[in-house]
Amino acid sequence: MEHKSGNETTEQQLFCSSDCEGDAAIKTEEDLGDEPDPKRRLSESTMQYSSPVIKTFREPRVVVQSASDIGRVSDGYRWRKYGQKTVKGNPNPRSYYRCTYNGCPVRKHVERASDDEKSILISYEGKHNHDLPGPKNNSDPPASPLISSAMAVTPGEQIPSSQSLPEQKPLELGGEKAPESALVVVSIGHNSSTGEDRECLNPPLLNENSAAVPVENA
DNA sequence: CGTTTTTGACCGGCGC
DNA sequence: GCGCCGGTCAAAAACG
Repeated sequence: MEHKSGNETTEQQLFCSSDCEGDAAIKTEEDLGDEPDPKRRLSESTMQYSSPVIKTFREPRVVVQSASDIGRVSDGYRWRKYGQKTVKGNPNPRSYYRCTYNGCPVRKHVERASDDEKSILISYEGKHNHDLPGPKNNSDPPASPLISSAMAVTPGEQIPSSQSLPEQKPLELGGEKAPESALVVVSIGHNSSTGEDRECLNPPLLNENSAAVPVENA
């Protein structure tokens, strides 16, 4: 991206989330004893537990570049913002979202394109192990198909089927040549002048308006 | 009351 | 070895 290859960095944490399920493992800290300073994090009891062996493979990452508003690009899932940080290269801060669904390790990074303020760059990590939280979540089926399509075109050989294997982890221990991360970039170049968010309702996303660019972790 | 958002601090990795 | 950067967590506050 705009900086060094931070793939490895994120990759470890991603596994941790999938493996530790997050909250469950973090509780370890409390168990250790009375901590007068809860603000301090115990890396050893939290992240370190991730995967001692697996660290080469990674789930496919989907980068969706849209010209719509951040709020409009919701894929139909419920996201909870867990952080915001200003990254170099972009005057705009980057927002970090996480799927609030039970056991869903999917994360989403949303940032405005430094080049086009009207365009936003959304990075999806992981796949949803559940269906869209239909009921009250939303009344309009937004860009759900968009993400699905993006994932579908992922050239990644082993893409864990979320619907069949939720906890499935494609460990390629011996496969050093395995595609660490299949990155798909979906650029939605729709006319901002129209002010329409049609791309969300368009089933055939990967056609003219959207371009899927499989990028192997360089 | 429950859930989500916001801000600050800390951690881990990488580069120099 | 030190510094920088990105990323995540955690607590409190705000809103529905």
